[in-house]
Amino acid sequence: MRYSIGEAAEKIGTNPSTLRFYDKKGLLPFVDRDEAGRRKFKDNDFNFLEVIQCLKKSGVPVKDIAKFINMCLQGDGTLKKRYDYLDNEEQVLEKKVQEMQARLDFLRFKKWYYKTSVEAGTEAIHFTPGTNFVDPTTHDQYKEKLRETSDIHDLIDL
Amino acid sequence: MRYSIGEAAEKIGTNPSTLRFYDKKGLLPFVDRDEAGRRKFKDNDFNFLEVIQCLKKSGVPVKDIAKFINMCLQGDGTLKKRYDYLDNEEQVLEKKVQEMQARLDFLRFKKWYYKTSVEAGTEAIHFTPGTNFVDPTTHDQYKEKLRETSDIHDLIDL
DNA sequence: ATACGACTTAAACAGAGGTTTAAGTCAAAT
DNA sequence: ATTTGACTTAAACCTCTGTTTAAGTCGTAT
Repeated sequence: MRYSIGEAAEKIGTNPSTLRFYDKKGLLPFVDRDEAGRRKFKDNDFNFLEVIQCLKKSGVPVKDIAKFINMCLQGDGTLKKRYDYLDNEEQVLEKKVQEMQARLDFLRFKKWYYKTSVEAGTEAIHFTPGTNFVDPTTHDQYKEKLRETSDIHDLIDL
Repeated sequence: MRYSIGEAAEKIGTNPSTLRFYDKKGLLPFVDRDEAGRRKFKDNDFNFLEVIQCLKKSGVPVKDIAKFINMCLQGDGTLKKRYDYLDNEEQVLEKKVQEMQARLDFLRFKKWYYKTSVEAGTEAIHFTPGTNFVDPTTHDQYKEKLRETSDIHDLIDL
């Protein structure tokens, strides 16, 4: 099967302009053209597009993706380099997931802060008495509550 | 304690220009000034900065963070809105973590693809015989291997 | 008193990642 | 035969998120 740029774009959930932009940036050197110069995507090309979208959504800059794609077109001599590249990318992504989890934990602490404030009718329950500033021990208080609680949603959901 | 913009920036691991940029965009309306017009950060301000950095790293646009910060300065009337905002942000982040996990799974499949290719000395082991195109059943073959394996690293690490 | 370093602003600049526009080509349907 | 819709390119444009620059102010150390 051969697909036009419009069909290819729809198949992967993007638009033709984006594919042309990627092509210009060197991400699609494997795409064939017909007699009139129009891009014709073949089934195998979607394996590349899948990798491109994975890397792009993982935060890899277009330039760096181009380097990987070009390694792919250089044959078996670059197999180890391609493996190492993906191995490194795996580590980067694992770290990002961990950072996301830490952010989620912080967001949940803030949910607890606002849940308890809503229940009290005022944020002042978390202030150092006589001020409008948050008691510095608030986060520790939350951690203590969290230790005592089996289901975090009992603690943070309204 | 009162901190200059330079001290505040260092404390949170950014630089003064970024803090001025955030201020201009309405993220730091709570920061005081001294007699000479210089920003003076107080301890309580770092609670806001922590939230700002969390949301920013979670992918929330500066404009939207400004809206949240301004809700914070409008007093107890916006407590429920602030809770709902964070609750929604929690869901968004949870989804992003799941998407990251799916990407990690895909990256590991590709590691397996290259590990086996490196071991074979050629990518051709994954091609449909007589072509340079990847066998469409390759991903399914990997999933089957994965089912048979207790430790994924046996499968994908060189 | 003067020089230094850190601050102030507004405005220009930069880079990433597209999107839109203008001008044109082509194949198929009317 | 001409119109329609999808394609082509180069170039302009856009948004977001800062960073850099220029011109100036201020407090402190020498």
